[in-house]
Amino acid sequence: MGINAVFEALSHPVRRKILALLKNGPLSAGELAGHFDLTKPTLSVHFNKLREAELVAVERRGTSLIYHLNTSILEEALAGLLSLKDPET
Amino acid sequence: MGINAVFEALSHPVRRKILALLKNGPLSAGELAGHFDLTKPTLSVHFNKLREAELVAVERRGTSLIYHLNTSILEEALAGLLSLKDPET
DNA sequence: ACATTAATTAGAAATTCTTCTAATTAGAGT
DNA sequence: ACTCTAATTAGAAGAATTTCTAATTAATGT
Repeated sequence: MGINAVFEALSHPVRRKILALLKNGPLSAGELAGHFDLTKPTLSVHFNKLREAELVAVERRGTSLIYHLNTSILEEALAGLLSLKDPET
Repeated sequence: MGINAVFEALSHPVRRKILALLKNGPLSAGELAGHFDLTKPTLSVHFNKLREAELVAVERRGTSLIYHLNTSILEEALAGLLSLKDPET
């Protein structure tokens, strides 16, 4: 896990778009899938990578799985990028 | 290329370490390679990905190739990450 | 022209990623 | 128990990534 999984998760455009969709509030797997021309199983794989990186958290509500953005991990990535720029850190 | 190539380039720990080494100033391919337990051809592949993403620029000095960090592209990545967090942007 | 140094490109092997279809799990309602 | 909806896991195909060794390019100096 750790920062490697985070940057790996951020490397795919579909996964970055998932995060962008979640920044306005939680969404179910099905709602998220509706924004892509990909099958649900394919999206599930992307959800898994985001979950392993802890960029998202999941909560079940009835038959739906609701995905939430984890902003604290996003901030870790931000800090990691900043540290590549500043000679101080 | 664009932002996809940038995030793809940032996804590998070796490439992030290369950028971290360059933040203190330009280094030659050989000097960079000295920091890794990898062959020079392997490092060349990583340099190419960073160059394609324009995260680094190259300049030849004699028989050496000097790599420079391109901070403006790093800022693009920063902005891209920030936009995943803020509901405004 | 030749040799040396620095670094690359070429080609191949092993692994990982992305995507699909088919099958399975999980919960809600009748 | 059965059915329906929501979403997952399993398995496989094709593409891309990472790494190596061997060969090549490029510039410098004798």
